[in-house]
Amino acid sequence: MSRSLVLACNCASENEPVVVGHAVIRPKPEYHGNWESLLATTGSVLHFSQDSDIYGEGAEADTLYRIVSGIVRTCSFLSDGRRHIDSFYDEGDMFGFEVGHVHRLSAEAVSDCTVIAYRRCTVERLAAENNVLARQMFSCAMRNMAHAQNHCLLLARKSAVEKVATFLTEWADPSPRMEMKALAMTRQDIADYLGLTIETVSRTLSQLERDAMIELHTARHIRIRNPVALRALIA
Amino acid sequence: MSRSLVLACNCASENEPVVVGHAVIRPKPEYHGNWESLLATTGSVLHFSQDSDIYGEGAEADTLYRIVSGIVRTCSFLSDGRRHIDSFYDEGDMFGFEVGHVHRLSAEAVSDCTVIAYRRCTVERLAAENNVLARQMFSCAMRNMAHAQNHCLLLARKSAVEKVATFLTEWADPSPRMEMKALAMTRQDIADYLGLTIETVSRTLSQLERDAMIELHTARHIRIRNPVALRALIA
DNA sequence: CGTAGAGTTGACGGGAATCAAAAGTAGTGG
DNA sequence: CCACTACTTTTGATTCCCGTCAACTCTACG
Repeated sequence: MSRSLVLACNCASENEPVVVGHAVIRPKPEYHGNWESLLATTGSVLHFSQDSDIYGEGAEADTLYRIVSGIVRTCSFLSDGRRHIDSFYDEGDMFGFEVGHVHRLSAEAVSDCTVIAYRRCTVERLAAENNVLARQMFSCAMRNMAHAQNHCLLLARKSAVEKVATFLTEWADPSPRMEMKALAMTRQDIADYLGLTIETVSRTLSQLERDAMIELHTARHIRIRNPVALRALIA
Repeated sequence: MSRSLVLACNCASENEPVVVGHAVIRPKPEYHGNWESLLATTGSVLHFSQDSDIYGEGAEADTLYRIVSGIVRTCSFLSDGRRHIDSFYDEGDMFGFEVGHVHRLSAEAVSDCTVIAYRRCTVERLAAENNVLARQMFSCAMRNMAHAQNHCLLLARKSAVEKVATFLTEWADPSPRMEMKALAMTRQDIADYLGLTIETVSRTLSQLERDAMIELHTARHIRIRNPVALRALIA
């Protein structure tokens, strides 16, 4: 099923999304209070296949996105190609905010994705007239900022174990049991997110398994055996 | 002169700012176009002496600040005391934005500072009525976000030399000659900002001097001798 | 079964941290 | 003016965490 989507995407043209239709879907219940319903009446539903570009660095920032399903990563690069993943975005998350008129980060589909694309000028116009929406956009941008700041602390001052433990905690569900859904991202993605190498990520996960903190059922399916001890590691 | 201010501050009470008066000053010419003049008619002028707290982590986020003079740092800490400096703010910069109702970072005066404090609720009320101001606040928050994202890339993927070169470039004036005003921050501040140790910062600066990139006139007064080569280092 | 990509593991080396001490700088008091 | 103290900065010696290089395993897929 997801495969047919991939093919559909690749047929259309290299890595171009398939526009499925004008969005008429309402926000899902859990976001009902969070997003002005007027946003639910605008926007286009798009599909992106795994690893395809949603937008590139330097592209015109005329669109905002909200994820319906799938995972998205935003990346930046140094001149010699070193990559850094700024953030992963999950179902319900909004991304694509920019100060100026171009994207400073690129965005890519980690898994097959369905997103709703809103025209930036439309959103800005609506926000100018509607205070509730304006505040929602503002606090959404602020949450992105808060995340970036937290992540700076991690990158600057945490050890490899602390980084990996933090990552696992971020992606486990928030309940005390910390059940984990299957990871969408590769070891390379995790490494580029945490400022490590794949080898170090892999070694650290193995170490955590040996210490009975986690269980590596498969590479992408991790179970947290000792949530308390894991949380104690994040510093 | 600044010394009398320090004393004044310490007299008032431990590290408490001195309220000099209700702000009636207009924004300086260079910010005239950037900040709605209605903000110029509100806010209180405060002084903070070097190394005093402006607000602490967890404090109620009911105030926004704009710097009139001096340098401010925002910090976060790990449980064992490891410090990270999220950002330095210079004359004209605005800081204190938060998603929720508490400050997630603490703010401290790097040098003796004069700031204008705006009540958050006042600014929010004004922004709700005035679209220009609302957009200015939004883009200010977005610039903070962009800075944090840039900084993540630096922390995650740059070497010590690249980090220091980036820092110097950030703080040199933007003209090609890259004249540097005296640094307000200590080596410890620089280290905590770049995710390094003081020793590494010091060694790297010495190395850059040996390579004729910079001149360490005194520890706090650095002259950039070869702006082109220095820029080439930032990756 | 065979190939390709993802992930793991091991051996080794290097860059930055740590530990330690000297040198430079500023403030204070005689 | 200069000694005395406290602090910041620099420099050196050593350690160690993580990166690099390389080989091997595992899984997916045709």
